[in-house]
Amino acid sequence: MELDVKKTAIIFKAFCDENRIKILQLLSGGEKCACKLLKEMNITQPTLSHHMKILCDSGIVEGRKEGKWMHYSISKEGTEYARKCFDILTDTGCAIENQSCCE
Amino acid sequence: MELDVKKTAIIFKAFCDENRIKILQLLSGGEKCACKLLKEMNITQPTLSHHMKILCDSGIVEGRKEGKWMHYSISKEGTEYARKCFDILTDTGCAIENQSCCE
DNA sequence: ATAACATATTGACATTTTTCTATTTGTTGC
DNA sequence: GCAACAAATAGAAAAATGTCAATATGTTAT
Repeated sequence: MELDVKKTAIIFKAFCDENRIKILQLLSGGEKCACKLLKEMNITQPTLSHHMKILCDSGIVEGRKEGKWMHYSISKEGTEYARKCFDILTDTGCAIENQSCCE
Repeated sequence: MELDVKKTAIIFKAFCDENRIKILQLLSGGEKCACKLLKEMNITQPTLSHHMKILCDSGIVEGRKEGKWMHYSISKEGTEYARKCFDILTDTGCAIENQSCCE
């Protein structure tokens, strides 16, 4: 796979803010409604909405609207794609090539 | 494993900037000297130094000093730890629990 | 239609991050 | 010691991000 640098940066923005990490923890294990997330987080409603947008833009989280409620969950597709990006970026290479020199 | 939220945010900062992603791409497949990275990136030397610090702080990259040169490479230990954090945060849970309700 | 509620958007402000130039530190070879 | 080079640090400016209060939008029940 060819890595899309811009897209990759957007994906991993999901994981580089403490509040978003807490939200992902709350979502791990199952779907949750925004109002429930709000109760468990120490932030205002617009701030939660802002973070949920970043999480959805990353593809890691997906939203499902049901009446006036928004239900969020971890996206399997999104996380699979993110994992591929992670794998590409953390390839440690083969040992024989693992030497650089600046003679 | 219990997730360290602060540490996790620091780890994934490595992946959420376009220049750092390019650096990781350059490092994938083997160790490289800072001066080589500098030639291939379109940034100044202090900016590269700044990004290398963030990458090393994340644990994803490790540096090795040899004379006046710094050699950087992807850290196997660091990436293994990061992968564990990623796995925890992208657990989609079991299907039976995957429903939330706000009655 | 209107009231009540859940969520999104707007706009402002503070903080953090990115980037640069200039300088400093550390290393090598003369 | 001194010149040359590699990398780190300091400090400043610009850009991006996180946060909130206020407001708007959309949905449900009366």
